[in-house]
Amino acid sequence: MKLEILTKNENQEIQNGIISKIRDLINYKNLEPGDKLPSERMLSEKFEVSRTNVREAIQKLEFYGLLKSKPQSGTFIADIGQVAMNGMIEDILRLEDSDFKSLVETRILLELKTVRLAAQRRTEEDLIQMKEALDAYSVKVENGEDAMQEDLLFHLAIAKASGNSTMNTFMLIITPEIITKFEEHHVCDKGLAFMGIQEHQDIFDAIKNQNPQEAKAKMKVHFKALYQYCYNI
Amino acid sequence: MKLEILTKNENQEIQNGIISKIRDLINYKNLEPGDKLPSERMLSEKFEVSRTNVREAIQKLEFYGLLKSKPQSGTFIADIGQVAMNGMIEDILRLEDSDFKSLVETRILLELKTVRLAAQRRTEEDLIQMKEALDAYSVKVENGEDAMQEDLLFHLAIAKASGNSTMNTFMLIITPEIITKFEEHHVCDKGLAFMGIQEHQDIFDAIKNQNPQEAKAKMKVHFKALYQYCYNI
DNA sequence: CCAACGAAACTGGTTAACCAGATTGGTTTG
DNA sequence: CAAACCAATCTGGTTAACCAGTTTCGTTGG
Repeated sequence: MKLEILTKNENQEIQNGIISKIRDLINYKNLEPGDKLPSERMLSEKFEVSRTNVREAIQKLEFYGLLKSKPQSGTFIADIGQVAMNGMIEDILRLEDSDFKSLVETRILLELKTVRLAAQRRTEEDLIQMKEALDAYSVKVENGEDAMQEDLLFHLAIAKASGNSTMNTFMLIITPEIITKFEEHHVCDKGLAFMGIQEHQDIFDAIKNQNPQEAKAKMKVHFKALYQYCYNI
Repeated sequence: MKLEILTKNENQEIQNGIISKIRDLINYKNLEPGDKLPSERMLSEKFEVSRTNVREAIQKLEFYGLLKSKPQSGTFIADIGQVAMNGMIEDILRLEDSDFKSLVETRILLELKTVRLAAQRRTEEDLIQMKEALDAYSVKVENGEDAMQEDLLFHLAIAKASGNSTMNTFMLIITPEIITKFEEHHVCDKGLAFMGIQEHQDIFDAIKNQNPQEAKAKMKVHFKALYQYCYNI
């Protein structure tokens, strides 16, 4: 068999190709929710790709909740209906990578909500963890060191305290991208860092006092510079 | 070698075990951003697990942006710093599955934003696609059929029109879960579906007229029943 | 004639062998 | 002595063979 080394991009393209072929198969064979997909071996033969590629494509669709693999049994179509299946696959195929503006916009949206929820729902344990992150940030800044990591860990602690597992997951997904993009764009600034200590403290106090409005207001202040930067790209 | 069939849950546990061992290794060996991780073979031997398990764990950390694999070269630690790395891995290990309330809460938050952005940024092409989804929904409802899929596809069309790729992705992630959970909880209701036609039309008109405030207000109306349901679980 | 049984085929998951590009360290050459 | 080179080695990626439940369907016994 001919062998080639593919770049990540090319690999993604053939994966998307498999996904669209799976969609066509579902439509053509009129497979309904709960039905079994042809076996991985059969698909790899029919599509003329390796079984590994088929497995990766299936795993991607499984991640989005469209398929469900059962060991020693088969891969099954989720109970979301044919129309939704087609629409979702279409969207997944057209999905593009997140740009910086989208990331920041989403982060601000999420955090203005998580901070309110945290003020309502935080436990004593949450407070302890936020305080730890807060102190770690202060120490770094006062030593004149870069504290972006500690900064974001404080924000992640808030997300955890929000008690909303979905938003917590989403914050985890975007945080590393935010960090790397920040470093690329040189968003961090020593002067802002010192202001950040007080701003973090204000947010923490509002959460501790279980005051959602105050917490959101203080977070808005904290995001002011970032907000303007985001909309001036 | 001894072989056992593991449930998905057990499999996830050993994967989390590998992830925490990788974290320990990074700390113990004092690996810094950009450094190369030991090879997959070495890790599988040291941790006494299969190389496949190691690869899966690495892929998971790669999904969260903490590692980066380069073909024929090695796996490298992302440029996010040791502190952030530790905190993130800790959070990922403790991450729990999304509950229904979190999902709905997040959906409402996202959609109240995407609908505003869509009103600001929608293109003519976006309008056409939203109109298609809208009509498909109306037809189904007027025929007395279940139209939850068409309902959600209309909302996904709005997310696409928002021009924010991150929020679009997040909507795609939660939608299938929402559908299945809705069916479990029997949230859908024929009476509400007829009201939904007008509500969808109102949202569409506001987006078409590029009126963000109106769009958000109409979306809030549309979510009213869902909102109450969510907070009464 | 039908239900109960069982072996063979089929399933997704797992393992081990293999591929070719990247890396490395010692040798050679200017 | 330094730079260029080359082969041995190491890397993540890929393939094929294997594992053990699950399913299927023909057979058998009542």
